[in-house]
Amino acid sequence: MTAPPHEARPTGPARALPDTQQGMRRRNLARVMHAVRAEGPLSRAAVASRIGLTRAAVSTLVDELIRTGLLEELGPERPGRVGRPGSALAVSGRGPAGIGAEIGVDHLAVCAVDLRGEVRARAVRHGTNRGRSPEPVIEELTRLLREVVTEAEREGLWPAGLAVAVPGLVARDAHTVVRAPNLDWHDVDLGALLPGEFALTVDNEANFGGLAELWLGADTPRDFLHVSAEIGIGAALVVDGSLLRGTRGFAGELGHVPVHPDGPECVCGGRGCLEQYAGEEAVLRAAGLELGEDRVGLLAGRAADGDEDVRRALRGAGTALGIALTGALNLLDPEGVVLGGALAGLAPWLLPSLEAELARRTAGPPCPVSVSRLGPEGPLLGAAHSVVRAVLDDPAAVAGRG
Amino acid sequence: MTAPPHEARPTGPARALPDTQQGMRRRNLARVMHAVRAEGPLSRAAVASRIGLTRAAVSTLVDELIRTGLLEELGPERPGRVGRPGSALAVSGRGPAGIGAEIGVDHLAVCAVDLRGEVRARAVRHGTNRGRSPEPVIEELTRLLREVVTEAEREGLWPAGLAVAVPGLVARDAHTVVRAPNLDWHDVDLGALLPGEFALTVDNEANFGGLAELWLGADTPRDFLHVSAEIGIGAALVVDGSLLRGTRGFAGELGHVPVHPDGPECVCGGRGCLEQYAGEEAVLRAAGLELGEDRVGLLAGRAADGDEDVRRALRGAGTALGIALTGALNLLDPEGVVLGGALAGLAPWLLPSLEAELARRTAGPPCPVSVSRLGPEGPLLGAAHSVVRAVLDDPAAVAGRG
DNA sequence: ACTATTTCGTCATGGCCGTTTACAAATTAG
DNA sequence: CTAATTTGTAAACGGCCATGACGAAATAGT
Repeated sequence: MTAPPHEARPTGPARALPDTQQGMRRRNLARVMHAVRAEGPLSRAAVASRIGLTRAAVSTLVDELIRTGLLEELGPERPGRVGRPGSALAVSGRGPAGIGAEIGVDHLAVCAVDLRGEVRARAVRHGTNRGRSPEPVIEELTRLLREVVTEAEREGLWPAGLAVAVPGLVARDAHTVVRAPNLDWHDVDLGALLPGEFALTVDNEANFGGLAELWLGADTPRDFLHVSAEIGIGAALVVDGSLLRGTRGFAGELGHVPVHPDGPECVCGGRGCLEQYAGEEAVLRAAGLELGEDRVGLLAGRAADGDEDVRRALRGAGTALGIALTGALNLLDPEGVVLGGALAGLAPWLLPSLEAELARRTAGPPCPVSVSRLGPEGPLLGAAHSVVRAVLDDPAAVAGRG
Repeated sequence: MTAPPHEARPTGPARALPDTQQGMRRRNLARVMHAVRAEGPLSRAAVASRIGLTRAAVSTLVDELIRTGLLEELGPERPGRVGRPGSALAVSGRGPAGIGAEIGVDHLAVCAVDLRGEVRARAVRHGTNRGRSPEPVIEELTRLLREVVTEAEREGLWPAGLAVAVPGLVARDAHTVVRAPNLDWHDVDLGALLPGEFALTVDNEANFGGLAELWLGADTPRDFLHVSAEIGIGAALVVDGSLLRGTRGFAGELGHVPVHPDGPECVCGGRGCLEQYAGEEAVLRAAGLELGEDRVGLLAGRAADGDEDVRRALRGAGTALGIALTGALNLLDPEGVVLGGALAGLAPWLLPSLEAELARRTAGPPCPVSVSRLGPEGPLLGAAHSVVRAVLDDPAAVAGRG
């Protein structure tokens, strides 16, 4: 009943479980976990009314979840209301943890998140990875990983899986980095390089950022576009609460949507792609700056200081983003757009021209554009939480491991 | 247990059913129906091995389906192999039927499809509906509807629901035509105008066309874009075997993806939308022709005759389509693109420039573009089949009606 | 203070549903 | 003509949730 070392990507609460009585039980265990996680400490009776089962049924489900260490009994609730007080249940702060990792262009990071959603351990290393070959980078990441895991284990947690965010395209097998231009990696199978003891999931940083927004954002809708950028511009397409990945796993390549079809050539083979107008390199060039270390910080700083060249460059990028997003919105009709990653930090100077462009091209009220409050933390948190979600979505799969 | 008069749109076999033992049974009934429908006459034992249940369980499921008239026992199979021959089961050719209807710009059509997928009755009326007000059109449609239903009833069928394809945007309530520019309809609630005795679903003709392609196409993948055009250009986005509809139900508006952001103004408020280059009106204008009755036929005829103006106009439309599709493909990463509706008839003159444009803008192998073999029949068939699918997806919901 | 009322958690019982096991029926292989 | 194989059904079984009853623990009312 333990997960295979390389399990399929979780796709959300409605994840396919066999249509047998055991499957039904497993889905009901998941519903209990989700109810307790989402609505704080809850009594068995409260859970029962939330998920539509009887108190008796919930009792046995909860027993099982407590036995396997996924739920904790906090003890009697403060009365306040008439009747016997319930016994508060909470998601366990010990037990399985989701390990998230991020391979950024300028840093490596690992963190451990418990079932409650709290970050319990983390490790970061700054320094560029541009052009480094995969092996030493993964070796370094593995060291951080070991640190975080031992730290987590000291706190009574055990790793339920590892999810890695990378700045590039990932095949649908969820192990192989097909292309990461900023690292200059091609067809790197992380499953072969990382320690085999963890159930591994690899995905695009934009995707994990979008999931973080979905799960952690204040009032993020279930249908939105999460746009993020390092050098490339990627979008996570969240449709009805789950990611749209495409047949090959390459969906969301907003950066290569044609904006001016006769514009400059792009590495992708096309012409006038969004990346040629709103990519980091293009913006830096338009602003008359050089490629350096902390490029986003540099742009934000200059813009804040009133540098008109930088502001003009960012306005131009916003306009181009607006054109590309108009196309995306017409195709997908989402409830909103969220700017994340590097774009979040530059939002003050991008948003006005972006929103103007959207308004200009839309009849009726334009699609609301908001800024992620997770900022650069998004992908890492999304990765760790994706493991946590997988546990919540099928608690029975991890039972008997801790 | 009968469906409410205005039921929610079916979303596919995995449609939400309560997670109780009854729900499990209902899902298993559906799995039996789908297995028998998809793989021709099948014995109980064959069904059992296909869907992973035991012969005993399948026996009771089949009994129930035969009692309610959804399955038929054809009698003993030709032996050929060792062992007792099974008793062949087939989907019933009597019982529930899906009624599909289409409100086209130039015609009205209604048909009845049985559970086997065969068209058992149909009625068509030619003549433009452009600018006619909804009431008389619906009145006329209702007459066709009554004809088809009585014809179907003569053959032992009863209508399980009505699905209507319209050339415009439909709200997510699946009753209201928000905007149909070619008819000049706005906010028309078909639920109020059509007879209330049928469970009603209304959707965009592009969407139904895409579903028809998914269900009836020879080897159509589960992930594709189905592009169709009358005057507007719409796309059905089929993702993992189900339609992407968007929050408001407006997804797939390919016609308003910006192609040349500084191009001519469009009714949508934008500039340089695809419709300005590949819409019927734009193509006719580019070819130096007038708007008449059978516009597609006219274009196809002239192009076939070698009219260079028309051919040039169509090449231009193909190029514009290629630019807009490049954006869509980068966002959605589908397995293929299918040209349907009016575009299917013009494909010979659109495809070369369209594919050239895709190839020019894509690194690696370009996304395969194919032409629907359903042609103008697609939306009508898709509508009728959507009702049939709803029955197959939850056979218990219709039990006890016929 | 004491009782009635309300709510919680649990237990025994029952019904639903697929599985297991066994068996008769119908065919082929030898 | 017998052995082997496969099909369909029936009976017993086990898992799972619902029902109904009960004790426990709180409040509300007198």
